[in-house]
Amino acid sequence: MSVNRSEQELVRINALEQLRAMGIEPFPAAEFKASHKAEELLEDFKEGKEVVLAGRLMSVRVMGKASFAELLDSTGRVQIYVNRDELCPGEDKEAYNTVFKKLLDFGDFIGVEGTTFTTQTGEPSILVKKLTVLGKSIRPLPVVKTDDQGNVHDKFSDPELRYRMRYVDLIVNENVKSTFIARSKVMQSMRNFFNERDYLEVETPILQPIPGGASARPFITHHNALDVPLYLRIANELYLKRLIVGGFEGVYEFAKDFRNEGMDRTHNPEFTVMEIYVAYKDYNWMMDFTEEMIERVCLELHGKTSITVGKNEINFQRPFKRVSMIDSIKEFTGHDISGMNEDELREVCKDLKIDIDPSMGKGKLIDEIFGEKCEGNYIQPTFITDYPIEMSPLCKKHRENPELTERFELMVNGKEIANAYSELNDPIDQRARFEEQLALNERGDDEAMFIDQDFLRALEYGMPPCSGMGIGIDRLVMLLTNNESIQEVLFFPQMRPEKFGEKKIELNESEKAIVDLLKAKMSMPLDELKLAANLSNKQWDKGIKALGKLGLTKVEKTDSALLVHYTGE
RNA sequence: GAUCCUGUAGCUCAGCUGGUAGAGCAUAUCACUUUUAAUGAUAGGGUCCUGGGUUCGAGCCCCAGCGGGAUCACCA
Repeated sequence: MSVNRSEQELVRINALEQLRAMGIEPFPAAEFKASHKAEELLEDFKEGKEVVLAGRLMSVRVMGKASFAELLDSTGRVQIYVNRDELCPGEDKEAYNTVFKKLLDFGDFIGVEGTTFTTQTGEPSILVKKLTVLGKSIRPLPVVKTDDQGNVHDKFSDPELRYRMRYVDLIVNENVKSTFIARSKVMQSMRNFFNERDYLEVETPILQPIPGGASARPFITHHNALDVPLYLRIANELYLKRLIVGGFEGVYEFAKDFRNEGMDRTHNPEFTVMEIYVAYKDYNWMMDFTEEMIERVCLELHGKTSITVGKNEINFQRPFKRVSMIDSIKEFTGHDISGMNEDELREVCKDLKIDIDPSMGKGKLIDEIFGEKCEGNYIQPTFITDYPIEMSPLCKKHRENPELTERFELMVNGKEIANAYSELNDPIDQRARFEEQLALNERGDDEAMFIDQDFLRALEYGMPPCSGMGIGIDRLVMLLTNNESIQEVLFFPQMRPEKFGEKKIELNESEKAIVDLLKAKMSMPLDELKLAANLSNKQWDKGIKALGKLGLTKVEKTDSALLVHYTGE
């Protein structure tokens, strides 16, 4: 496959070939043993130390017989000082003059051996005695520069390019890496928190015959050997509960779920949730557990419980506020919806000017009111409790009010972060709830749930009382790293696939017309050809230019006129 | 799905009322042995997203399409 190379790429490929010609392999196989990482070297910087480092060559500043550059490794940047006579003590100055100055480029991987020292301007640096080529880069990176005031120039900021080429984003935009390190730390803190309590990390199927545990449109696929449809999971809840049935008393999973729905700054088709189920507990216990966990995650990440998110200062110090959904609606709308039927709720929605449609049941209506009028008000961490039963088909009925369930969601910065239940373990009730969902489905709510008969069978064998909680990891990380877009916390957010189409050699109509005329005579005067082609000026112009580029025609200038030659087959 | 914004050199971006396609960085050549957005000189580099249209003439105006972003809608 031929690739159109830019001038700079050709220069780099040429340099690569020259290195080989000199007996220097630009992509060596051998291990390169470094003694330090950039960060540890700078942390405990002493002059006169012999060090070996490996990394990417950045910001090369050649000044005749001496040069400065930066070496970027996974931990940061160190300045290197490459001096001709230090690098080449003998007569042969090629390693400096040719290899370093001409054949190495910004972005190449090199290893350096040398001595630490401090420059006149006070910059800790490495005086390079030996330089090893570790990997050539034939495509130039975007050049991002930061001045001494910390202003970034020519920032690589186009979101499309950043997300499509995250590898480039990670190299040139330093803060991007820290977001993903934070993401890993958040998950690590949570794991530690669970493992200390002897809960078991498990894995459950991603390919499911019935996409249960939530209401969402699934991705569908097909298993050839079994000749059955399979779905990418929209949730893992029903499988984790099966494990509680099986006798585990605490299980958790960091799970990728998949939902075939719209994408925006808080939704990606695949996303990560952490779900945990603990036997013999209820949702009150789970609230304590959740706030303890979140407080700790924040402390371990930031060293404090208070963080800035956008314009808001959010404090994760325990305990979090707890408000029932009905009280919340009363507080923000003045309507007491307790005990209302569907028609009364519709009246309330009308009064509050909330858009509704006939497919919505009681639960959905209440959800709309809460989502419209209440949710956004909860900036500080707040547990909203006791959701209406219609919205929560997997959740146990409230011990005091059969219209409600023992459910809570944790709201932070106006958005839902976690969702938890006292899990429904009554198999008869569970079956009835699924059937109600099915009825809703028939009303047109295309997200109501499928019935998973095997899950019901498991419940019939008996599940201990338990409480389960799920946290959207992407959204939690967004919150904790002060990012407002989910794409900033996913390495590779979903994008429309890029077209790497090779340039079509197919000619369009006007190009064909010109070629046909020209082929007959193999060469003719340009004026005559233009006249004969009978094309508009624009079409002629585009057509003849394109043919020239494709190498099918060549224009020759003679004394009398311009001659067009056909050079194709 | 709707609306608005956007697509120009390797990168970041200018481009006036429609009149020869520009800058900085990067690249190449030269100079320069402690610089750090290194500096100075010279040079090369373009499918102005794609396809139509209007026009003597389109990067610019019109139509259609494609990519991306934002705001909605949708979304426990």
